[in-house]
Amino acid sequence: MGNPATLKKISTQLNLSISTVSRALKNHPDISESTKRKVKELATLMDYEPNAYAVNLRTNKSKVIGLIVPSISNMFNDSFIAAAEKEGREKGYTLMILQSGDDPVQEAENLKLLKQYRVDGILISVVTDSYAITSFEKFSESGIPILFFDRVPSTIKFDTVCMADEEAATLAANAIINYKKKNILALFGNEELSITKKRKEAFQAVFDESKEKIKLQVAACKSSDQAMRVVADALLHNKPDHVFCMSDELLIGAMKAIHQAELKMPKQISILAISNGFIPSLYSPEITYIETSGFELGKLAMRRMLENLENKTEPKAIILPSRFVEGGSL
Amino acid sequence: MGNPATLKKISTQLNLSISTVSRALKNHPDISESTKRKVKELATLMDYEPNAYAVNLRTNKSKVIGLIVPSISNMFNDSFIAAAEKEGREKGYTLMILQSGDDPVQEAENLKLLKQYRVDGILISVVTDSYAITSFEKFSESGIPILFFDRVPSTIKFDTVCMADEEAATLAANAIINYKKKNILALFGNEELSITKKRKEAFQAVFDESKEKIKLQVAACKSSDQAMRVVADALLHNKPDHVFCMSDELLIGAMKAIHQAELKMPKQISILAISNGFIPSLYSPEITYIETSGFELGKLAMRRMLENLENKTEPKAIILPSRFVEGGSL
DNA sequence: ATCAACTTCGCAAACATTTGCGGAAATGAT
DNA sequence: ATCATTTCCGCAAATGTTTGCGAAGTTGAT
Repeated sequence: MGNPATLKKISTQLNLSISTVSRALKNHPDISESTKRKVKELATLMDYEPNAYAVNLRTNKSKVIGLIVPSISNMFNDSFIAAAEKEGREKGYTLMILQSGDDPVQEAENLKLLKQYRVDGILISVVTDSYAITSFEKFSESGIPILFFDRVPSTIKFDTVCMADEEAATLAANAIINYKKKNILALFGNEELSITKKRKEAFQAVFDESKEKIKLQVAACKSSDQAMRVVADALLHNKPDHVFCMSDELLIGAMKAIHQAELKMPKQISILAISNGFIPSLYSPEITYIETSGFELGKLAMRRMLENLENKTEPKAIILPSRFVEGGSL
Repeated sequence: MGNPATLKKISTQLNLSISTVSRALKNHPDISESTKRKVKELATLMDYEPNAYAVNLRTNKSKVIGLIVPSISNMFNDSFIAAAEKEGREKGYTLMILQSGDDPVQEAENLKLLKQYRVDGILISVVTDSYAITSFEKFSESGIPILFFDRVPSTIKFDTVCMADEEAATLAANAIINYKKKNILALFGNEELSITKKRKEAFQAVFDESKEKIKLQVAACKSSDQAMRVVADALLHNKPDHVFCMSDELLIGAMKAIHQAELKMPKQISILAISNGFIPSLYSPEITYIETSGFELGKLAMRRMLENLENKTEPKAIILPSRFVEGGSL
């Protein structure tokens, strides 16, 4: 007891060589059926499990994919992780998950660690998409493929998988116009993130091109609380008939203000959000939203990575289309 | 390029032996300062990172903790994971996370996989706490310590870390009585889980002992939707003045029904839940709750595991005390 | 009896690292 | 000059596994 079984222990007990035991367990044709049987029996009896470290050392493949996210506890990331884990597992890969906590230094350390573990590939959502990617370029020269997801640097040197940010915003804007909304309050997040810029520009572009006479007020909110205050204030003054939220965080704040004002959806005020769908389902009526599914993204990202592991291809930018999900708030 | 640097590559370039290089990088006193310098320079130049697999094979320590949860994408688990990752990382441990998807077979496979990777320890929340733990006992004989968290089997043979389920329920019941509620609807979850039983019994016990004349209606709900229907129905008929929810899931359903009935909190109806606090913060006023923090639990669990790794101690059952968090719904 | 062919298995190297031990060179003391 | 000590480094084994190659042993044909 204590130390786990090894090929050697099995081999000495059976008076066989290590190589024979190894081959027997792998159904190598060179080994006779009778010894295969004996070996396998003893192996299961001894609860033998191959030492992954020895295997990886020998084969130079770890069957582990590294995953770096700013934070695990975030509705988007966790569904991404869940999907990636599931997708990878089906092909025999496991996940090593690291948090960078919005700290570039920690992020760099994470990369080092994953390199030490000789992971076969890395999935990463960077802490900020504005800084230099030379460190990643240098890193990828070491032979470990990197795939960026969600928050991606703007370069074509790497595989990227992200949401159709512009498309989602355009979809949202068109829906709002179709529903004949005339006085709109649109909430956007941290303006330093490229995702915010993209969504905002696409959103506004639709209204700029529209012939309709529509009043559009755009607000940048850095937190849920700020969104609540902005909406509460707007409700008192310019009385919008529609509020658009580009993220769950903002939606939460907006809904608090709306509840406090005791407004009824969708009659007195209508809502549209960009979300993965969980938060919208908490309200009654449920919030209509443009879906950006972390789950789908995780599936796609892992799939792409595995594809690349099998036969290296050119870097590709994959964009996950978004779709309109009817709630009762619009 | 391509293959990562190794001790051998460094050693041949410098006309040194592998062992000297290895020692130089570790600041071994036997090595002169001048060669240390040379070695370190070349090492950083070549982006040398030790091969974790070779190290682990040699040292028989993996510095990896395995984590098995039914599902990652769940508000409780993800904060648990985040905390455990952080806590472990500070001591040089990383996490290998696996999902069992509420499937005992998958759970068994996960254990196998973690054994293959020779993880130093395993943190697990079992899919159901009612089945045999003999498999775990057998497994732990292989030398890998197991710690159960949240959903724990009832045995004293293992370390366990879980919420103070009875205490939380007792706390809740006493608070409700103190607030002079007289007609209470209490929602509990899946009755097959021991956590449900414990909470329910402790909750009811308080009312049984109470001298007050209180009407208590207890309902078992298997889903958020069912909770919504139960509450909606109760609101029409026995008109409770208070709703207690033992989980976030039930709270979500209850709140939908309450919103639809357009009741005001806490005047027309009051709410108390057991939660980690996220969902309660979404409403306005925020829901008062008894906190059961996944984050705290993760920290505790990982800390206990590392403690045990340093010097093996007797199995211990750790219980995380719960606390009352004032919202505005009671 | 000879040789070929096939079946079944073992030897040994390789993967990258750690570490006990021993050895050469340099220094110092006598 | 001799010996002891110190400084610095290399040899080699060990971790558990995979795999090319070769070597017995068996079988069958001639």
